[in-house]
Amino acid sequence: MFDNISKTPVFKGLKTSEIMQVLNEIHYQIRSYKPEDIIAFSGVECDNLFLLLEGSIRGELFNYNGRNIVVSEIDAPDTFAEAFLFADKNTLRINIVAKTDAKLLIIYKNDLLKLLNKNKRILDNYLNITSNRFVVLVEKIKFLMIKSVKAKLASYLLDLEKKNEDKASFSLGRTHKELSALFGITRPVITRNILELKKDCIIEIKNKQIKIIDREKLLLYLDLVETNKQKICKKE
Amino acid sequence: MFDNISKTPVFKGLKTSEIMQVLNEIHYQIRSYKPEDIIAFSGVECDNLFLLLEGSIRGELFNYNGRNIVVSEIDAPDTFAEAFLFADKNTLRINIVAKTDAKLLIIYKNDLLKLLNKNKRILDNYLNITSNRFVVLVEKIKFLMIKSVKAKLASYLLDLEKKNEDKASFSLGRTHKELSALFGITRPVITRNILELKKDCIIEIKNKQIKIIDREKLLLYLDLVETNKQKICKKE
DNA sequence: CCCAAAATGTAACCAAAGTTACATTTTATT
DNA sequence: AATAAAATGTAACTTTGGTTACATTTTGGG
Repeated sequence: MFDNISKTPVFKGLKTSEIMQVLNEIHYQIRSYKPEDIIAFSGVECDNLFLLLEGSIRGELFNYNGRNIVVSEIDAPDTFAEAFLFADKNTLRINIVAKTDAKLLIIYKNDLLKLLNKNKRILDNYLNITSNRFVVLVEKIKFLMIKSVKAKLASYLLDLEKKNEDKASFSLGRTHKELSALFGITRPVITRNILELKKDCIIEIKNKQIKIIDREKLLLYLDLVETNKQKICKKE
Repeated sequence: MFDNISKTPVFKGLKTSEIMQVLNEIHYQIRSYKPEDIIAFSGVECDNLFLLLEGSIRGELFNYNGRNIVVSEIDAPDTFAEAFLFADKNTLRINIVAKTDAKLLIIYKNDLLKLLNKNKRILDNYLNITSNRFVVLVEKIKFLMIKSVKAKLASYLLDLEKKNEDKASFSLGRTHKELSALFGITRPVITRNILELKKDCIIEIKNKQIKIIDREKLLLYLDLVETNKQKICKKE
């Protein structure tokens, strides 16, 4: 167990012995969950830091249409709920759902505070983690600000391509349905737009493997910032 | 000057003498800006905490259409750039623009780290601030996830009404153009939808003062979560 | 009070996404 | 290998927002 804890970003760089010593001075508990168990409900106050020791979880936000958008997915070993723990309104904004069997170590925030005050390394780690989470959210916002489905797909596909730059082609990684949840739109619209990209010879799909043919056109969906600079300054 | 610093959330609860002492041990600088000066550019690495001592600033994000969305507006005395300072990729994601004459105190992040390690109160404050910023972003995401303009207006108007619950009616607070930037849509669409709300007797506008007539209908734009629960679980 | 600039109102037309419903293909499962 | 379930493809039709262009009203300086 302490092995997984030490792999957690909060305790990065600490020796197992140090972690044991540090945990000895505070309260914590361990809990287990089954797949699709709801670990924490949106709207409920959250005073704990969660260390995911085993398994994986996802956070999902329900938009006003009742459509759920998957906000984040986290695999062990990692932490969650850290970024808003010390907020004035520290209510959880998303449902936390176990994707697989999951084991959590739970630290109460006042105990965490003790650790942060006492251990420079843990503070360093913690600031790094929360900052990173913030950056992820900003990226999320940037993604949400993309209006057209084609542009969203462009962003998504170019990302995927980068992650698979060693391979000649890559898998979508998600079903159309999952993508539609991620994009916050309906499934047929995803299918329709992917097929249009294919028809326009911007991408190629063979055996569920995708290859970007016309990167330029894909970038064009996103790059309007560069090409239409005048738009930025356009009056009204 | 130290007066304003002590009003800043990072130094909340510290005496002026303490602040002076604390600042004595680190490096910092003071800079002044004119209205519309760009204080910091999106894309540039940011290793400083900014304390806004005088004036007000806004952060704006350019979406891929070259349309700018105002992400946050901050008035003195307050801080900004604190939430992602310690991220792995600590590049600024937004342009910081001075709205008015502005005076800033700038602390380098390593110096800030010293303060956080040394002073429990400052650490407490800092965690609180960054967590709050995170929560604001989550709210922003929730807002961005609202698809229809009417629903966005509903959310905005209900918010405004709550802030003015003492009054019988309230002002929009922003021009249609400003609202369109906030919503990330075009101006005529704002106007059109506001007028439709008026035509449908959901709101009343007299002398630029708005009154919500039919709160139910307004809630309906948002409340589908409750009324259409089946939608959430709807297959495909 | 006058005037220019800003804000607001309006309309016609276009483009894109939502909705629904069903067909076809792929994939797990027994 | 058979079959059910999930995923994908497709199409017709509706709704909503984007675009453009212009008219009208309001506002703030001089």
